[in-house]
Amino acid sequence: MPTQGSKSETEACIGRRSRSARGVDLEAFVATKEAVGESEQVASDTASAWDSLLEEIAHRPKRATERKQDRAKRTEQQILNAALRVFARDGISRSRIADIAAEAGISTSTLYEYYKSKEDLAYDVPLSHLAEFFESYHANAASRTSARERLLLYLVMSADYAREHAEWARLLYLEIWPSVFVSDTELRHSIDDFTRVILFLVKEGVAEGWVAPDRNPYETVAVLIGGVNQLIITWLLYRKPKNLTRAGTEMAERLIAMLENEVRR
Amino acid sequence: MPTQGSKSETEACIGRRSRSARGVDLEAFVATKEAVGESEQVASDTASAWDSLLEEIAHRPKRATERKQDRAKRTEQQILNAALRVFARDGISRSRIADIAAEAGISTSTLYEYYKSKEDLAYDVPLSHLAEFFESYHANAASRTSARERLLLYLVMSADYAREHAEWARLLYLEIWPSVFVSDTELRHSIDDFTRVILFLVKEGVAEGWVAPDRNPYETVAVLIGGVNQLIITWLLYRKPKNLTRAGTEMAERLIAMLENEVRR
DNA sequence: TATAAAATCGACGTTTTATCGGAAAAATTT
DNA sequence: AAATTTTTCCGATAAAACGTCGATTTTATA
Repeated sequence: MPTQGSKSETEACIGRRSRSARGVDLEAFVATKEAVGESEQVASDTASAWDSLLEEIAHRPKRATERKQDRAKRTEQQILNAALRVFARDGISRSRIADIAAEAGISTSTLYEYYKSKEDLAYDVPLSHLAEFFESYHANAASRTSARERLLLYLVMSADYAREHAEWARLLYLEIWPSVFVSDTELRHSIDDFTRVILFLVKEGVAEGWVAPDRNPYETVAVLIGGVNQLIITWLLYRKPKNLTRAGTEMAERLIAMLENEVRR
Repeated sequence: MPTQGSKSETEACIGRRSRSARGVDLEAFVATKEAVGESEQVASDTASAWDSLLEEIAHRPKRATERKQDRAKRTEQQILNAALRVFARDGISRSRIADIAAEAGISTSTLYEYYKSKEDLAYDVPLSHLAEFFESYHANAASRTSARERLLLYLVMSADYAREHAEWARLLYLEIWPSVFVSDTELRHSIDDFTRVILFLVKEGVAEGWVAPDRNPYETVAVLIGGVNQLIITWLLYRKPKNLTRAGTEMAERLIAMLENEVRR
């Protein structure tokens, strides 16, 4: 969010190339499934594809640099906790590095030992929670067999996780989500993952027959994510609806019902 | 986006009170309509309510301070144009006041004569375009008589306006929209207006019989705005779908069809 | 416990934001 | 149209936040 002047525009295209090709992976990924044909072979292929997708997402490396001492690991955690509190309280742009350092009980220069800029820090803060969400979802989704159930759970859990971690959600949904995409950060890939899961399940939904096959799956994803995110954002801002868990469930069920309505006509 | 330290939290509640009561206005507004009953009386009441809503929105005052000299009005416009370019190019947080001033052909201190901070400036930049959108919509909506047609046009025009003014849209959708709500700015009220129009039309849709009356209208609004915004954001980031106008039309028609499907079952 | 590596911090330089007093330009009055 | 007032503009400079560096302390480990 801060600093240096004339990067921009190009930036979205620069960065670690090894990850830039991810979008393509997904294409190939899904194409494979579709090429197989109908029948039961699909079911097992699909199942393993689903598992490996979640596997990959859950095991996404957190950070490149790993701290050697226990003390340092504690410090890193303290910085992240402090940053979350301060960012959520003051907003990223109004937050000062000095405040975060003080909140973490360290000096400003020590903080710079861990993060090279405020922007860098801001993009790292939401990561651990996002990883936790995926893990939590992975565990809960194990019992669900159909894509419909999995998608429903995913949307419901998204809203509920935001309710449980309001500071984090505020930071992610109100400050970072849209703008993070312009730069090629680790966080961006995690958010891309978030979308990929839904896209996967939508395409599965077509195979299962409850999503209209003639609709653009990306458009469908936009409807699903858009609706749920809008609900979360409204709650974060106004604490309305009061019961986000119930509203999230209602929204998720409604959206899925809407998709089903498109088929049976 | 920049500056001062320990405001926050409370800020959302502070500010010019004269406008803080707007949400309530809308409630009263719609309640009046509903209290009237069925029949044809409704139609004319509704029509005037619709007109006065658009009227009010279009005539929202732009700024409190009005420049006295022509030269100064030109300068103000140059600042806004420069700010839009620089913000869209570098992102708000990376943009420097000095750059914007230089781009506008004035000194830094002169810029501060017009805007007391970068944040202040950032919140003012999107306003004029938003006003233009409302005006444009007002003109185009005149020929539409049903709420269904009006809503369709509204959603379609939203996407298309973003396409036509990509720099502005990038600033608004990717940098400001979510986070603007935490503070009580003029821009916030304009964005609230944006939502109010949709809420109004949804409630009209119930009266017209093509929106399910048992669904929470706020939830319906979230679905509509969420879907369209998500589409716009994706386009701003990736320029996909390539043809935003067509995709916007498709999305709008689909969303409305989805609402209609909820009724006829 | 000696040694190297890792982590911390205070002091300091840089960049960006913001202010202030007066000069220049435009509007107004006489 | 000259004098006066108001508005606009800018250079100099203060204030604040960002970021760096070398010296010092702490930790791991041999």
